[in-house]
Amino acid sequence: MRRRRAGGERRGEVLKAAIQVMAERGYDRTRFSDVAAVAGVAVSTLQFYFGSRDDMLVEALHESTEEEVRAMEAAAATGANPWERLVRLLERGLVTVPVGTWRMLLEFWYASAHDPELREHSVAVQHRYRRPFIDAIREGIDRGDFHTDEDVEDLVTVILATLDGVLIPRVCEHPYYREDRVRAVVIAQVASALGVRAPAH
Amino acid sequence: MRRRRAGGERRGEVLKAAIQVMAERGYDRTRFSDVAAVAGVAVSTLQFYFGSRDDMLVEALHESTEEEVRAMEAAAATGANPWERLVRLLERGLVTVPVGTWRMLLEFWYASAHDPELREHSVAVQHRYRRPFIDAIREGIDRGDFHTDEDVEDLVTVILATLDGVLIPRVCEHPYYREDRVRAVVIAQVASALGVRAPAH
Amino acid sequence: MRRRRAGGERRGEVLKAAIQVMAERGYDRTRFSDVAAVAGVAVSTLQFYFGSRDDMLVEALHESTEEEVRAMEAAAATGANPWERLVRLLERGLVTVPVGTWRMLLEFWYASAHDPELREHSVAVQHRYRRPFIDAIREGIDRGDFHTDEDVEDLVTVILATLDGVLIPRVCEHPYYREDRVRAVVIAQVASALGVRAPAH
Amino acid sequence: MRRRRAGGERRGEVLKAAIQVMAERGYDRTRFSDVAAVAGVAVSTLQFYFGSRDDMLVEALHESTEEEVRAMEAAAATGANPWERLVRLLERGLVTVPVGTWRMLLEFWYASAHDPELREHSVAVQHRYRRPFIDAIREGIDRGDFHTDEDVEDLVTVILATLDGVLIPRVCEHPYYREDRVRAVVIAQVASALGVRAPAH
DNA sequence: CATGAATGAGACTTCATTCAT
DNA sequence: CATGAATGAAGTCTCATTCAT
Repeated sequence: MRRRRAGGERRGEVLKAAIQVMAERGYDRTRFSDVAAVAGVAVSTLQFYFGSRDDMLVEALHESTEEEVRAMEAAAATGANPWERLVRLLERGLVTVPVGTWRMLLEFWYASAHDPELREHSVAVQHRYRRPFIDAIREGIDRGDFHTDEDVEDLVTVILATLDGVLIPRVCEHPYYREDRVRAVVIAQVASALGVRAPAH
Repeated sequence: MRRRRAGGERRGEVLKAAIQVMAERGYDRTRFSDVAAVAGVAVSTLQFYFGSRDDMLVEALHESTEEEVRAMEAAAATGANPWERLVRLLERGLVTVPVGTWRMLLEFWYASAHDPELREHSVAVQHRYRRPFIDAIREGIDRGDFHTDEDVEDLVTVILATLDGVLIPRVCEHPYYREDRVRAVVIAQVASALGVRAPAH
Repeated sequence: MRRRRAGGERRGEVLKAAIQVMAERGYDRTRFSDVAAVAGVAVSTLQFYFGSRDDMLVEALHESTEEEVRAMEAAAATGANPWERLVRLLERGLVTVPVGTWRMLLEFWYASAHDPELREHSVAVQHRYRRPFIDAIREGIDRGDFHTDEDVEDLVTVILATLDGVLIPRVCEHPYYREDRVRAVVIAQVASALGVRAPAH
Repeated sequence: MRRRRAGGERRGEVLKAAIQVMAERGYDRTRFSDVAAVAGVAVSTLQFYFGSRDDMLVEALHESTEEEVRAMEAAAATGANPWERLVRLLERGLVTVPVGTWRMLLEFWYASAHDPELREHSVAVQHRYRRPFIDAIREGIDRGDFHTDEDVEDLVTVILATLDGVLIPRVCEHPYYREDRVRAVVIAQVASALGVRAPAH
């Protein structure tokens, strides 16, 4: 069982530090002492806050994915129409800025691949992550903006696979990766799949 | 510096064991003792074969990616025309069977994200991996089979991102993932992007 | 130096909790957190009450042995004549009911074997513990009820050794231990040693 | 599960060192570093030999009780007749010399009182420990040397309780304890219980 | 060629303790 | 009076590595 919520106000900042270290060093290489050094607290304080190293890492993963999911949901809220919202989602999914976030996703998958509990969490996260995409597309179809023969679920699976897969060349800094061009190609592809003309972007 | 090729014939089998263990336990969690147990040799024998733990892991990664790249090159050789070759490549990239392979790719990226030397290797691997796709598309364009306004490199980047991204739901066994449907969608998308009609598949 | 008597009325209950935990977990395995959990107070409250962990344990030991000694003295007060008093003492020493008490005695000896201060206390306790036995036997001899060639002190040493030794099979729940039979044998043996006929029991 | 028998020839000596330290410091206070210092090996060597601290302690307990049981069995073999054998057993049980042994018994009971696995072992040990006593008494009865109304099992339970109980004043160095006198009283008591005249000792 | 013995470095973890409130 | 936050000391444990055979 996981101990939660011990400790005072600094706990939140310390968790941020854990996320930062994990993005830099990797899940399995994140030691208490690393996080302690960055957060400026004693190692035993981490133990006091999180219980065990594993619990700290898992909570950092939860926190970090939670943030990303919320960012997606926020992105979806800004578009004026389904297509615009979809474009916002794609852009958010492809944007390069918060590099820590991308790295955390890779850590998340790596860890989920070897930990049953995290795997379950990853299923839940993915469901929430898919939601705004599915909703936007469904609404577009209902309004007659989009047309497709494919099942919406499968379409979203492929779209998200592309967004996820793009993470690899970015994290590994592959030289062939050109952000602007890739974004254009992806949006064009989605537009084509949904029968949307002249994607203004 | 990395020691190579010490040891006799069992070395190959032992390397396979290392790959197997890494696919199951993950890169950073693969210990000498795990591999020794699976391979049926002493820990010190592993050291004798590979030098250090890191060297063993890196060689396992090399071996495993090399296999995958060769499989791709082989897949490309079987098609009668560019489109068929491309479909073979896509199918090979999406096929689910050698589950260890997929897991190893994730390990490869995870490790590459945190190790400069591996990162460089990942660049080289990715180049070879892209080659057959690029060649097939270029030839199709030359023959007039394919038509596209996009840059071929960027197109391939997106295609491979999709193939890579599909790995996540598979490794994490996400329930929404339906292999057959996803394959159809991906192939349709590529067909559409290249202006290919009636994708026979 | 040992701090005493800090804290309010709950202190007594908390000390009982410490005794209970020690009987269950053992002297060296009794942690502040265990006692805190059972007593329903914070760890720091224990420290406030008792000072240090060692002080808490020693006080629990004192309290617990004090209880036992008083029970013996009370048992001695109930008999009508020396033999009856002796039997009461033996029965009290062999009775099985307050299981926590027996376990505490073992903890007491274990701790005394490794702590000089406790060892001294154990000498004092043992003297008080022996007293009622010696008194009863001496009185019996004076009255002509008992006859023995042995030194009374040595006799009591052996009697108490038997009572103490019986604790082992009880604490360890050895299956061959039969309370009723053992009591009869012990009483018969003492009767025989003192030349008492027909032990009414 | 317990790892057994790793390590080379020094293992036996190291185990002796563990027993020695445990007799001095007590079960729960015996640290790896203590044993390592006495045995002149590295702490990690202990881990290599025994697996874990707990396993080391348990094995030391087993070894030590095994020795004691064997000593008893050997003592029983030396007597010319049942009474002599019985006296040898009692003397061996009361002798003060190998002080480490006595202390180990206390540690054994302390540990058994809190560990189910050890408790079971203690039952088995006790059975073997009782055997020579029971055999000697039974044979004496068969030969007509001994006469008693008590059940032999119960008699032995009480005799062994006395031997065990005598351990307390010795370990705690209680000043009233006089070895010679106690031995005489115990032997006289057993002689009396078995109807043996003029105990030659 | 391959192994078992032995070890040191470094991590996690436990736990009593200090301190401010 | 009592507590929660934070910490340091010290222990166990893991694991790669060295070495002799």
